[in-house]
Amino acid sequence: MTYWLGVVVATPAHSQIAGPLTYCSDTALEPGQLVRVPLGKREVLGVVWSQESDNGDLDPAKARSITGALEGLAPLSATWRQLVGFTAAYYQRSLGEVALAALPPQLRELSSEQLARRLKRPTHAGQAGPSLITLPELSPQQTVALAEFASAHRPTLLFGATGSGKTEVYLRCAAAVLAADPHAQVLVMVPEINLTPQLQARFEARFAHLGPERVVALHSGLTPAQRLKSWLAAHAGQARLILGTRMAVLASLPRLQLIVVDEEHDPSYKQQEGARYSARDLAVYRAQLESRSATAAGAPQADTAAACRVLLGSATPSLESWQASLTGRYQRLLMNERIGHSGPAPTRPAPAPLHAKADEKALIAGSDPQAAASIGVQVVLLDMNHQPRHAILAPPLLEAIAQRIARGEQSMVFLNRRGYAPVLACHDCGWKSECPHCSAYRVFHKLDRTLRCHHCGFTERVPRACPACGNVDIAPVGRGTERLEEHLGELLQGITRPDGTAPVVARIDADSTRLKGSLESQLANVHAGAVDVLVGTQMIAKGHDFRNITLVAAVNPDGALFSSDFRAPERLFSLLMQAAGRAGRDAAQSRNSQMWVQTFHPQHPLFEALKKHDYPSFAAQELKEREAAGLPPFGSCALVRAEARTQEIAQDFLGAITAAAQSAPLPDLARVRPYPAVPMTIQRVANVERAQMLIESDSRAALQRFLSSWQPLIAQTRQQPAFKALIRWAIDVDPLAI
DNA sequence: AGCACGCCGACT
DNA sequence: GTCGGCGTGCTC
Repeated sequence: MTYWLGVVVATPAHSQIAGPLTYCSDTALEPGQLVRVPLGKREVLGVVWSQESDNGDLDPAKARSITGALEGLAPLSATWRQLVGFTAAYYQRSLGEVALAALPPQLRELSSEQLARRLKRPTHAGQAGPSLITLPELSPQQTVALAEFASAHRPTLLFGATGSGKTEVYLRCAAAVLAADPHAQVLVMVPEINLTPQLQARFEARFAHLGPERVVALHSGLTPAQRLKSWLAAHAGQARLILGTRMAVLASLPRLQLIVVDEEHDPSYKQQEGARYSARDLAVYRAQLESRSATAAGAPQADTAAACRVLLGSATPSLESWQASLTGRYQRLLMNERIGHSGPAPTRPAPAPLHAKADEKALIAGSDPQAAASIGVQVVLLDMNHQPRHAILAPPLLEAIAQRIARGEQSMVFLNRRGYAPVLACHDCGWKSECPHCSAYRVFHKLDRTLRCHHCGFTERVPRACPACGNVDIAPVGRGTERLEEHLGELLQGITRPDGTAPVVARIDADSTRLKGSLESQLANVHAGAVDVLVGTQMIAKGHDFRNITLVAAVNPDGALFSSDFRAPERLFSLLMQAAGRAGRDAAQSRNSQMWVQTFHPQHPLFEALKKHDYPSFAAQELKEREAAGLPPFGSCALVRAEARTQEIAQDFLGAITAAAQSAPLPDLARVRPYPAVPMTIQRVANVERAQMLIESDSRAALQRFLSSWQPLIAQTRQQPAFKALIRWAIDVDPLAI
């Protein structure tokens, strides 16, 4: 007897093969089974998607036979397949691409025998760890939040200030789910791998009583073998708590009952290549899907099949989630008090500005005790219009840093630009350090005396003289973290620490942490108090608890205020709030902690909201603008990107596919607004010209239908001789930046 | 994406 | 005479 199977394989988006391929097999295989199949001249991993009945329309000559099934692995569940199917359809990618990307890469190379050997490996189950651990006492707000979460049935947004104890809430929610059902699984997602080790240790300690290997990590930093191991444990239901980055949302989790998305606003939840999915959005969708399948499971397990909840947490939620919590689609929980402070936020009189004598014009604002999220850090807006021109650090800020050093406290200075100077220029002929392959300047890195392109990686030694005119007087323009570090070192000469030694300035950014483990060792240095001033990019704003930092400064945040990217203010606000949270983590210190912001626009509403730590008012004003402009979350949008050797071809292609949609005409055309094609912000990268086109709609569903029916037309247009030179194109649904 | 086939330049 | 450059075309 011959069985016909629809099998999905890793076919790229542009290969025209969108759905399952038909293979034959002499054994019946269930959907969800992993199989090896011949594809062209090679053998690849596939997932059985459907059993096809032989209506005579199947061509036995065309269908090849599967090579074999991966025995011993339970089939991937119908819910998982639905999740993959939704992801592929929503983000306009092929089924196979999404399905195979969700599996650990090593599974592709493993033969059936190798896999069998792996599965046989003894699991160190059994001996549970101590179950008696002393739980930290909950704050009143944590207690309320937990009770409200337990009684609700909607997706939940935990709006909790930095230091309000969100992680403890996650731990308790997870514990409740795991205790109620001995098979339940919990997925906890975090934005960056950097943050997983500490969190993993905390979860492992808390759930040691479940036995060893019940808490597993799933992220791209693992070795292929570790990743396979974690995935298999999750798939088998053996792992009870999975801690992972965005990729984990597509893992096979047969008994999933809770998904936690920590720092849900974080941009790194959006995949930026391949299938550009949002792991946060998929988490919400998946929870709904898992609940539906639990209630539909009916028969034998109906009593044990529980719904799946989702908990999103942030101090500065994404405007999408915030809006959903305003309309009631999500439940909102509020935690605005730091743990360790009982009662309302300390109402302290705004301390007399330390530098009032240095500059009367500096704008000082104490934090407002009425604010929704009171984290006790005073925000100081420094009006750069009244500071010496071209000052990197205004004198009052420098003075404040010097005072911290004298008191033995630490400061942290943010600048979102790596390198020494963003551009090197010749004052004589006007030459600038342009990258020959990109429409961007190469950044001057002083340490190794190189000019480096941050887009394509092209690196050259700094020329001795101007390459255009031979003048030796070429100079750095602007400043990066490297230069700021050097500059601070010079400015702080003469200042001494309490022990009489000279202050230490250190820098943490992608350059200083290139070597494995160097981030950890540098952070340890800061914790040990060996560093007085830490200079860095936004890398240091995230997650790390520094107890002795009492001053945080943003050197040059103005760029985001007037950016063409509609999400730039949201990101800036979040970054600054997060940075402010780095100061005064220690309750004893938080009273004299300050966040300094150097700006030419101190009256900007974003900063007004920031100084009151008032996310809700920031969100309200931002949402008003988004609504007026029909932008997300009030409208939906997608980007079509095209890459070609020339800008003209890229733009012509985008124009041609729009014309094709209009002349078809596609059914939902009336409900979408295609904008003209424009060059991307960095127009050329590695000698490839890039263009993009925005498609807006007031209806997510209409945009969806439009994109789906558009796809084949785009592929068809691509085949035209005029577009042979097109390198690639892609659709980004719900893009983060436009 | 892989991995073929396919048709033109510098090498043992 | 071959080895090999990467252009274009297909994979049930």
